[in-house]
Amino acid sequence: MPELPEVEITRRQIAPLLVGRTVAAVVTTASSPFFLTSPGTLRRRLSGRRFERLDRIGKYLVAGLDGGAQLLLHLGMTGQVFAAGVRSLRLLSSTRGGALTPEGQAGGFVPDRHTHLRLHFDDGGPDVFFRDVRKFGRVELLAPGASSPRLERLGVDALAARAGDLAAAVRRRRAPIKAVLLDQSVLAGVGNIYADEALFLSSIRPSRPANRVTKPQCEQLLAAVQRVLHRSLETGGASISDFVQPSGEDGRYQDERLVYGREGEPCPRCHTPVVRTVIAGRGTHYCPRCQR
DNA sequence: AGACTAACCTGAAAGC
DNA sequence: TGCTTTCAGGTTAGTC
Repeated sequence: MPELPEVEITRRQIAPLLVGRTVAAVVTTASSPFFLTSPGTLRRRLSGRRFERLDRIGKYLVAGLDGGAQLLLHLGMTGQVFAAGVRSLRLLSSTRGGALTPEGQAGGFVPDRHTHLRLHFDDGGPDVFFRDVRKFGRVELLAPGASSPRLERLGVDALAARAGDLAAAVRRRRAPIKAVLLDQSVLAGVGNIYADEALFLSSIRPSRPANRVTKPQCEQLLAAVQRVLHRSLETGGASISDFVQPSGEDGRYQDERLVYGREGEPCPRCHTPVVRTVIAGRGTHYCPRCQR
């Protein structure tokens, strides 16, 4: 599932295919909650605009257009951004399946009913697609000068955060520490996988009330968060659900998971079986012996 | 305000 | 075999 590393990898790979190019036409699927800006408006307002930059804030991609408008993209759970002509694209199925679609093997992606946004450019080069099977992703076009409540709600980007940022949030909260890690208004970009991994690395049980995490432990925890995020960036992200890099390749971070999705397997540190529970409505994995 | 829950969505996997 | 049910999870809206 796309969290900060997956979104950042998408940004780095797709930026060269976007920046400097002018939109000639936009093709979308029908209106749905996926479109915070209606398909018709997107088609009208995007055509003729040139992309000037592509940034990331938390799990959001923010594309700056000439004239000052901004295109917001969120990959949700199953979002995939890539360009036409990509080979060996894994369109569906989990890492367990891993099969390539016939279309992918042939090297030509055929837009399907899950391809909600298709950008065609005036240079005749490859189209850029935004595909999302479960439609938890979002697209929004911000008018020049307009702000977005979604972005304003975000806390400091997880990679830029300092220990004090986490310690301040933790102090007054009695919710499980994991819920605080997942709260995008505290640290933007942390999702379920990296929360579990970071809590394991810092030996903190996910259910522990946030206000029972000491200041030194906050420092350890944030360091662990940033360590797993950086390591995932190095390995191309985690292709656990449907994430694929725009290049079409799978990430490899899933091979380095210590506890996430490893219920019943031995803890890499003490060999006690990893436990799975539900916290903050999310599957949560931890070692009952190492994590207190 | 903080905490908790339902809802959104679809395919995969489990259950029968 | 095949149909039905359950599960997964980022984010927001709604409730207490």
